[in-house]
Amino acid sequence: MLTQAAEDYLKSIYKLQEKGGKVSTGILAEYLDVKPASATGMIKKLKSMNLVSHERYQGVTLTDAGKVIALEVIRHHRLLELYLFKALGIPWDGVHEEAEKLEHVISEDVEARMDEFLGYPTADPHGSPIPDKNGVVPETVSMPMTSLQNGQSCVVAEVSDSDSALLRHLGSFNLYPGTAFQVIEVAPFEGPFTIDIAGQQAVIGREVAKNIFVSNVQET
Amino acid sequence: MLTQAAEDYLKSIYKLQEKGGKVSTGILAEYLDVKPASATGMIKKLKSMNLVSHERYQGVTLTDAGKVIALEVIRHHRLLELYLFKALGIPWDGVHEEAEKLEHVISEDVEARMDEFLGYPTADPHGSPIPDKNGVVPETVSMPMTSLQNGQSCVVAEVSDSDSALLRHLGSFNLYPGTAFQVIEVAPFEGPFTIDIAGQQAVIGREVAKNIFVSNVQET
DNA sequence: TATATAATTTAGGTAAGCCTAAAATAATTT
DNA sequence: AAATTATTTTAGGCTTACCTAAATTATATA
Repeated sequence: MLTQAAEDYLKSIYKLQEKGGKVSTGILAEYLDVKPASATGMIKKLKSMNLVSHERYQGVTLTDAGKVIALEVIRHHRLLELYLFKALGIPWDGVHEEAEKLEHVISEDVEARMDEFLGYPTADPHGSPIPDKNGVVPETVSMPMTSLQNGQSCVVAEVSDSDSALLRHLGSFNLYPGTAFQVIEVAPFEGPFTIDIAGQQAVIGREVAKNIFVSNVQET
Repeated sequence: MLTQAAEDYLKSIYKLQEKGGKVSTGILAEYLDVKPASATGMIKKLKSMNLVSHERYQGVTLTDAGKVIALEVIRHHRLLELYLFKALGIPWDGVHEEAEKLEHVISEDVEARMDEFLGYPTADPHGSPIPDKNGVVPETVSMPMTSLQNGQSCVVAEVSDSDSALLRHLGSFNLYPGTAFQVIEVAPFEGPFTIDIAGQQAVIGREVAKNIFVSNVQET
């Protein structure tokens, strides 16, 4: 059994690996809000357990074994988020923080029962894919909202989950995954987006739009 | 915020205080499955935080502040047990272990929502009282099953929750809190109890009966 | 009362997981 | 190529919470 800190490192390495390519000690440390020296220490420990590969100054990579564990932790986290949201009615801007603590302590049995209760879901309340029991991540196709053009319509696929103030802001416009909207106007020079959500107009700034990913893009 | 270990010590001191009177270092250590020297260390730490009173060789006592925290932890634990049992269908012999880990990480918000979902319950699946938000413990009146006489009928009020094999055994007879039964015969010389549960006969050994507490005792 | 036994405490040690400060290495600029 | 800057690693420390072994203190027995 791994420690909580070790699980968090593996999860973070996985996520950083997904986005950019090379996961450096410094980037990992910043992401986890610890000092680079602490990250070095944990990387050495994880390497000794064959969960990561690492050459000094060359960044870390998950081994197959490490990836399995990272995906388990991510599955715990996302299933918990959805469960807290649907079964207990926790607002979507609060579930991340709760799940962060719970993901390390729930048993496989509890997880399986939540999974069943939820009907074997494939995405959490923010639209992030939930890996299945075997570590298979559902394919998702989405593009950043910032690449939309005037007149296009689409559906919210996923939003970034870590900033709860942002989530509350999006919630105030009903911008949840699954919500459809149409671009009325994209202001020039990297300006804000004016959109129509079920007949309601809203202005969404660039910085906010960067955190929104959409699918089903269509000309209208 | 207290550490998990500190919370466990406070909870254990409370429970031991309830049963017998004086809680010695040794008894506490045995209950928590640590060495007496370790218990001494934690007691010193808790004393420095004014959560317990302690004079060497005289045993520990919770202060008012310590009692508040102990009751909060116990409330978390018992609400979780009932929630896992009712909402997720975890068998009653499994909920204790799960709750033991979860009790230290759930937020007040999650607790409040579970409480609401459950309709503000007053007892966990083993019949133990659930303290309310203000730390008030519901009064319970029960007596050990071992004090029952031939022909008396009663209702199961509470069973000891820590031995899951015992719980499975009791479950096989339907001996849950709320279940009524009648004593057919008490074998002499500290012998077993033959009882009738909804028309079914069962033989319950002394050692098992010591873990069962009953109420509503009536002659028939 | 003296002695044996049991309970408790002190002293010193371990493993995680973080920290800071300094040294080593790599990358970038002049 | 040399010097500056940035990144990474080493070295040494701290806290929590456990441990063992030895010393203390209390209790029970002869």
